Amino acid sequence: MSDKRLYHTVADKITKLIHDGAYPPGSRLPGERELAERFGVSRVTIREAEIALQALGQIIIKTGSGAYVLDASEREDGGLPNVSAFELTEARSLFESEAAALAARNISDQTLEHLDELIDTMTNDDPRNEEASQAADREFHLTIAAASGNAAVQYIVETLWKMRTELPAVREVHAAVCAEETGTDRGAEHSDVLVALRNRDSQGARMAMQKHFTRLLTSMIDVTEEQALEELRRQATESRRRYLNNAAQGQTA
Amino acid sequence: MSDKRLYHTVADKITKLIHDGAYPPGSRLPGERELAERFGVSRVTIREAEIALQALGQIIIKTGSGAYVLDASEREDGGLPNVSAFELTEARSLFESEAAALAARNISDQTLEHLDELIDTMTNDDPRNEEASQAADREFHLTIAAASGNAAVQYIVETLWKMRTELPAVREVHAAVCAEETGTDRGAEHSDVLVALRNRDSQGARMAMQKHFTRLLTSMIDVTEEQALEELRRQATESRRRYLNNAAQGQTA
DNA sequence: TTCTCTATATTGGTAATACCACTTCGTCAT
DNA sequence: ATGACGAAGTGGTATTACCAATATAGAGAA
Repeated sequence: MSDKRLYHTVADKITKLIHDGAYPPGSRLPGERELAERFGVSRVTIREAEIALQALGQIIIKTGSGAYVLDASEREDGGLPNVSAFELTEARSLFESEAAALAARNISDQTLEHLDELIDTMTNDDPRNEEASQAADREFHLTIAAASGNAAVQYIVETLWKMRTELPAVREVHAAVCAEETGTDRGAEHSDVLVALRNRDSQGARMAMQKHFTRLLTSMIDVTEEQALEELRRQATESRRRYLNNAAQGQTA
Repeated sequence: MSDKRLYHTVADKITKLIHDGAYPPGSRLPGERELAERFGVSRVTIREAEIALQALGQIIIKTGSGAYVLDASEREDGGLPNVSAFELTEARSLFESEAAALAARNISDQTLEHLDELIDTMTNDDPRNEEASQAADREFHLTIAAASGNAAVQYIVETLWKMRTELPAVREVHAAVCAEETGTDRGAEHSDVLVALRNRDSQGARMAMQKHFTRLLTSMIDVTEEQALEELRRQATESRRRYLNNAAQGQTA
């Protein structure tokens, strides 16, 4: 953290502010002079940070006017599209199943062993480090994609996982799902995939992977439904509190 | 050109110098002070330019050492991976077939009509504008992906097509294949896909799309083989010319 | 009142300078 | 030969000043 350049940390802070909603898309962020004072750095550093952000397509600097946050839609290439967690999971189900089917024909014993270890890491996870389990899950899927022996397939699977980790909406849903699920299911499903791969059973691998994603999809639907219910309940409570309160005050007035 | 910010024009100049080979990958470019004097700008401007280039992944700035040109391989940007035309076609076969299967369930009559028009454009192509045909081909595939109703699927298919048009190695092979193929085949294959979609035949759409790519793959193999043969012949001729010539000179000497 | 235009405040753009921390590399003592 | 050391060079940051583009309020015209 400390070996980074100052402008880099400033850029990160600004990015965080944007993501936290302090400066929504289209809004103008404070002038260079004000930001310089607020962050306790020189104006030059603020400029460097904003230039870096501009190069990354996050903001646009207008001379004499200010720096404005760009909407995700008006960001050029490289930007991931806005997809829902459901869409992503459906796409992964379609594509990663095919990747697994292809991998079943080409996978090496060494790779199979590696997958075995990854499943151990996933299932043996102390509840305290969900992080390691998550990383193992990721590597499991990417390893299978790589085992397909097709770089294009591998790249697509990587891109799909990138969506999962970088799109806020998707990440939210996954966090909710992970909180609910036991971890045993997930391990069993991954094991099924591994067994099929070990047997070089292309069709079996495809189906096992599909099953994995179908279960994930239904979990997501359940959780989302639960959340929607809770939101309704919350709103009802809020309404009750507010209107009954108003009514009570009306009586006393 | 001149209404841009100064650092931007400087960054362009540096980029041009790099592309011209003045500073090959791995080499160190002159210090900020020297560049400032050479371009007739302040050191701050040079820094801004280099920061922008760093954000774009073209160079890396090392404190106390200098700025170094990055090799294309070590750029971590969202750049496309190096895949062969075969890999790409295989991946498209797997993924776009699934996209078509999904689209068969959701596609609208209006979209079907649009696809029909696109096939007309493809088949009625005067040989003179291969370009329009190519564009129609692209839109055909992307429209089907969009008809899947899944933004993630659509994005992936777009990414795959991007590989086809932007990777030099892939483009080369495709150009060779296009020169060989009649155009009738291609039209018929696309029609088969359309028919299946019109019948809302998910399985049929998948198979038709697979067939399309399988044919493309075999064409590519044939062309590549032909090219390899030609290359062998050329080398043989070259060797003959050279060694026989040498032998002849040896005799006269 | 409403619109237009101008004066002015604000903001980003660039320059010049100074100093610091780090890297590099040659020197010198061991 | 090797290690420590230090000078020179390089990027990193701060400060100050001024310029140019923009925005905005207020004056003036309709």
